[in-house]
Amino acid sequence: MTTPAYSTATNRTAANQAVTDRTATHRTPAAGTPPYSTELARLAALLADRTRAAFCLALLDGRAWTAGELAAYAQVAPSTASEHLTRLTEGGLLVERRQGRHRYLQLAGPHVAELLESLTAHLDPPQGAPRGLRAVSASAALARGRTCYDHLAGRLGVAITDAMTARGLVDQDGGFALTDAGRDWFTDALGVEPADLRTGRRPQARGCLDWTERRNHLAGTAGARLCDGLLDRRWVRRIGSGRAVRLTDAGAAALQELLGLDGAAAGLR
Amino acid sequence: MTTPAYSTATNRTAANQAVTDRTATHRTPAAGTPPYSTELARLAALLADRTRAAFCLALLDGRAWTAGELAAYAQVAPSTASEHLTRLTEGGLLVERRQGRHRYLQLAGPHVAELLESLTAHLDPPQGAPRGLRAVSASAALARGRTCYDHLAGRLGVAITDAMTARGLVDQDGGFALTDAGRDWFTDALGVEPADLRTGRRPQARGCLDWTERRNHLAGTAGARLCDGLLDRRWVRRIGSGRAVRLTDAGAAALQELLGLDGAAAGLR
DNA sequence: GAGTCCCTTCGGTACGCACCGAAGACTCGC
DNA sequence: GCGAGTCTTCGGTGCGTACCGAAGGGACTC
Repeated sequence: MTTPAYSTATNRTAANQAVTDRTATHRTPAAGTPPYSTELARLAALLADRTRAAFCLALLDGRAWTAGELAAYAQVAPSTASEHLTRLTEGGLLVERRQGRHRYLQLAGPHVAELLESLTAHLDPPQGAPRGLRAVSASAALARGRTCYDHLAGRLGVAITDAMTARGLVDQDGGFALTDAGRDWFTDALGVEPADLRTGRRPQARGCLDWTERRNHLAGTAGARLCDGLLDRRWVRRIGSGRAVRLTDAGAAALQELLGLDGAAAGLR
Repeated sequence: MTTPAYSTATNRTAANQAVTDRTATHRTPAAGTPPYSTELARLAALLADRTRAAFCLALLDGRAWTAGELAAYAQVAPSTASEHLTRLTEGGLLVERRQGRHRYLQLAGPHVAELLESLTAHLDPPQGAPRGLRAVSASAALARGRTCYDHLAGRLGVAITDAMTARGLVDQDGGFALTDAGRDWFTDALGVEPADLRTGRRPQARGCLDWTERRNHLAGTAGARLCDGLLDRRWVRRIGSGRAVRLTDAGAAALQELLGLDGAAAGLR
């Protein structure tokens, strides 16, 4: 009896051989497997379930949801949701904050949002007409403007990014970066000091592929500061409690002045 | 008998209700589930298996492997590998090319490489000493220089990127982008026309987080052209048949001249 | 044409896990 | 305190699937 080439001597423990010698089924934890494949599989497995994926996508709005809200959203029993949420938290994708009888859950940070973005960006094309029609009519407001974790997305986010690119504040030619002029603009227009743009290892500017527009909008530290700034000044306001936002009259005027952006022409109003 | 809140009327088909009314187990394909969660889960599921993850990581070197090679690498039976490879191909992550009795497999494109990068970048920290010691001593050459899909990585890739950044050819301050000076450099130093740097929707420059260095190296179109250029000129050569590369004498001199990069000091030789 | 090699298909096994309901733990409000 | 509300734990069920060996189909070699 010869050992097959793919089954190295260290591949199974003696105990396992005794039990599953003839009918070898699942591979044992393995000694000589290629590095990182187990870790990668474990990370992917966190998102490889429709319910958990739905949770994460819902949390992409950057806010904290309760366990119950998420369960209702994904249409599963509270007990099921609870188990999934524990798993996502232990896997490092979510953080939780217990408050009274509620368990609030949130993405563990911008890095998780970026991870989700890069995955969703590689999904099949947006599924054509049927879904589009329904989705668009059901959420025209979302397509017009919304938050994406901590920055602006939708037509609003893309239009602002385009205007900044046209003015040389953002460089989309050679990649995606904030220019020197862009840093000055943040100081002059929004009062954001350059130091506030460099926090740790997070990049100042990052392109984030927009779901609805299939174009880049500004993310990274600068994207977050921009979103904060516009919300603070009431140039942009949240619609209801969701992630949809709208441009206010004052905001339209301000963007016209600061970026030469015509809100009406860009379909933002 | 009341219907629980999370179980909408459209949630189950009549047939399913008849069969699994009391002991409801798996949720049916679902009508009213949040958009994209199913697609995201399906994509993640492709990588949520150690064997498939190992295949993809192996293919990150950009070359085409045969099904048998991959099976041996991941230590599974050929039949098992075959099934996984079919699934990865149908899922769009791999492309295959049948040639004689061989089935060659390759990543489906730079977008898949980028997807894998962004996932691996978010893995747990490199696991500390035990694995580090073994891995480092076993693959010092890999740490020194290697290809990462179609560009350079390892100390070599990071050192070149740093040198380009210091010379103002790459902007890592505001994000990650090739500057105007950088485009000129590609023309002057490598004879790469600006038009060759803009192919389709792939960004010219992208930061790719290095596994071993935990720092960015140059990826995107520019990264690919750079790698091609250095290999063509024999400034960098492949070691054996793997993904490891080494800097040649001529290469060290050239990089010294073109980028002021001291190969010996950077630990590249 | 026979033998070899590479891969695929098929049947069968067993494990992982997503799901639910019921019961318990804990908080809040009256 | 007592009830209502939120979440967790536990037991139980069944599907999905990762795995293997054996057998079969092409494609090269001689």
